[in-house]
Amino acid sequence: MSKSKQTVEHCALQLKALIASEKRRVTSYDVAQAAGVSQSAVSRCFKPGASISPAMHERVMRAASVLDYIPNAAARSLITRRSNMVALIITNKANLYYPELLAELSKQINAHGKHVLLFTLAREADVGRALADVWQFQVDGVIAAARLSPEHIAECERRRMPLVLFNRMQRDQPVNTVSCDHVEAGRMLVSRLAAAGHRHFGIISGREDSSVATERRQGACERMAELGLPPPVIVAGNCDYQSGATGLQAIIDQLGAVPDAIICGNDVAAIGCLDAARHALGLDVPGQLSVAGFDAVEPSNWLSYNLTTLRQPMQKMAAAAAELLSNLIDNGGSEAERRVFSSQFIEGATARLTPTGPRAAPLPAAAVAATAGIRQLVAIM
Amino acid sequence: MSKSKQTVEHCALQLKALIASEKRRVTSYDVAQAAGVSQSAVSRCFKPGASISPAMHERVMRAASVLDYIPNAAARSLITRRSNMVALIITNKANLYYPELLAELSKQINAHGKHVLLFTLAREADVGRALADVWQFQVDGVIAAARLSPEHIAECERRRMPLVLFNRMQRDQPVNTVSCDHVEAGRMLVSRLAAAGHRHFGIISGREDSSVATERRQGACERMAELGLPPPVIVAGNCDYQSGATGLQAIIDQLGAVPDAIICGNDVAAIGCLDAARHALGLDVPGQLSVAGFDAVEPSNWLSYNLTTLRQPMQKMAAAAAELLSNLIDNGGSEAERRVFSSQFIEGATARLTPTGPRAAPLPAAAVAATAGIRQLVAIM
DNA sequence: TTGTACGCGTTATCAG
DNA sequence: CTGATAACGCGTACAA
Repeated sequence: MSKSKQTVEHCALQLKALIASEKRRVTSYDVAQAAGVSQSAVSRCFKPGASISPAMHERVMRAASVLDYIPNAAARSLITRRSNMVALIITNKANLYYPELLAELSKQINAHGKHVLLFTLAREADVGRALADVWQFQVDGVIAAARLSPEHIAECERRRMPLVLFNRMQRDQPVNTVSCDHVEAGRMLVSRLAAAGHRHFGIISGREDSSVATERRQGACERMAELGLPPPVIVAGNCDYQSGATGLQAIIDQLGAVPDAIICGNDVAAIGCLDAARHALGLDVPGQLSVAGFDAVEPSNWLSYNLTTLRQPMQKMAAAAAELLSNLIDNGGSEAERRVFSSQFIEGATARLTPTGPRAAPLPAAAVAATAGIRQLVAIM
Repeated sequence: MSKSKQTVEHCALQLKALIASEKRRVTSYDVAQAAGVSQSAVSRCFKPGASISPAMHERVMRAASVLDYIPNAAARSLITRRSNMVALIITNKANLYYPELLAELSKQINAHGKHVLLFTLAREADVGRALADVWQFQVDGVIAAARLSPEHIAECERRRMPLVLFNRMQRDQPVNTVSCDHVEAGRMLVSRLAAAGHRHFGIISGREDSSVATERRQGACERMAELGLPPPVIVAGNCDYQSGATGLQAIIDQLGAVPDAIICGNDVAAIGCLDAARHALGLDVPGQLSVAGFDAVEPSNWLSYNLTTLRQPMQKMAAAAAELLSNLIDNGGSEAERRVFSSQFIEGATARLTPTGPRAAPLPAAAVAATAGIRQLVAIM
């Protein structure tokens, strides 16, 4: 027994020198030879849950340890048809504003035993090239936080590539999706602001091709119409800091006055708007003007801003995306599933949220209840 | 000729149905069969720069197109020993420039024809597990923006895995590195502040295990000593917003007075410090207190802050890292290379930068020269 | 439980 | 320029 141990170690060391001189990689066959067993036995030792005797396991592991053997994932994936890699396609436009998003998605995907192959797109147009690479790499699935065309989605289906869209609704096609309800978020915000007596709104939206910003604007406009408010002044923007400043000026120019409230496509634009209002125009926020955004990015919580905004439950969304994709990979997808999450209203201090003056109607009891909870998760459908 | 074309397409379609029914993948062999050529010919058609007749190329490509053939990267990497993947190990410090860094690195790595396999670490301790995964995936190289232990670095060397450290100096070991000179940055900042007459400094540093914050502090302290200034009050922090606020209070408590200037480990802490100074303590910045940070993250440039800070040339650093690693992969590394970049001083408006009062000494000519160059590359060792 | 033999899909080598 | 054949390193029926 002790002699056998020495033999294994001895053989392994000898073999290791040979391999080094040949500049080869260490293979399972080498380990098998050093341990004096078959290659398939080695393979089984590295497969969790395989039937192996303890003696064999130890013998093999000793040899493997001496030889610094690590299984080759490429060879494995060739035969198992599983790469244990998930492609994450993400536009570095607005998405990368959330440091959390990437970290959280990566963490959750790892938790399912998979690894992230990252595709960051400078422009939305690059998605085609990214997908071409995706096919080569034999990833097990794709999470897309970027705008995929219907053709791209169809291609995923055709290639039987599990796909989960993140925060992008594709309403015409049945496709697995994890998303925040941005329409609802826009509606919630308007409801709260209208309840406090705001009537004249300005909206600094994102570009037309940004589905998130578009949905937020759409929800806001819907709700305004329902409440019988005058149509808002809408200006286009980029969802960046500068857009907030220029958008504010554009709205004031167009309206010929300062509106009651400005809703921005995201927090960064809202902060730009806020800074311009206070520092460039000398407006009192929220005294003369209310400003609100979306996302609850970290700076929105800083003392200088304390922004009124809506937070997406990013962790839950990331977990849902990873779990959905993992399911899809393991069990195949029967029908498209949509997991929609609600935003959480953050009161902040840049919007007046209680009615003032004689004209404002009293807040109905239901609305009071709805606005009472701070950081309250409204609903998960 | 026309008949041959039809034959290719016809065969391909027929074969495609067969493959679909067998639920196999489309292989180069299938394409070869459809096109009526050898499998090696197909392989060559997908290898850039291989010698192929135009007729053959077109014939193969037509068949490939009908069959939706895409080469399998796993099989390729098995034989070429190139996966075209680079592992990117990065600690999730929730730093605001993390998304920018990631996007830029990813972009530059893509520019070299490689793809990013992402490993985000929640804790520095997870680096061991991440590396274990790295070995399996047969990546061509590793970029580490995380703290690797000397043992980890040694393991990379042992396995002949090209490694580039990003923004982490490992002074004892010869290891390829791309970094900003944080010591120099700390020195530059103190030089500028001292030249404007600041004498009593507070430093809100990062945790001891953060090499970047440590080097910045070290550089700052060095320069203070050289200039004969009183030793600064140093408090530990986390490099987050909260640290800036608590750090400021701690410094004031310890000093029994407000110092002339506070240097923070990074911009986020500096912004926290700034907000606390202005909003909680009612201090005039830079009138009563100067505050400065590092990194020039986007919010540092916002109107509410306009922070005095130092910018790392992130794009150049990312490009250098990708190029260095790419070289290492292609040509092997002879000796460890270090590319060190200088920070760029951003004046901002949170630090008084001109001398006031009679006591301030005039700025020596040498100091003026040293701070004049913008984005200057100091040295490549 | 263990060993044998084969195949995963590609690139590289070498002869024609 | 083209085709046959041998690797690459592993997982897995199948037989023992």
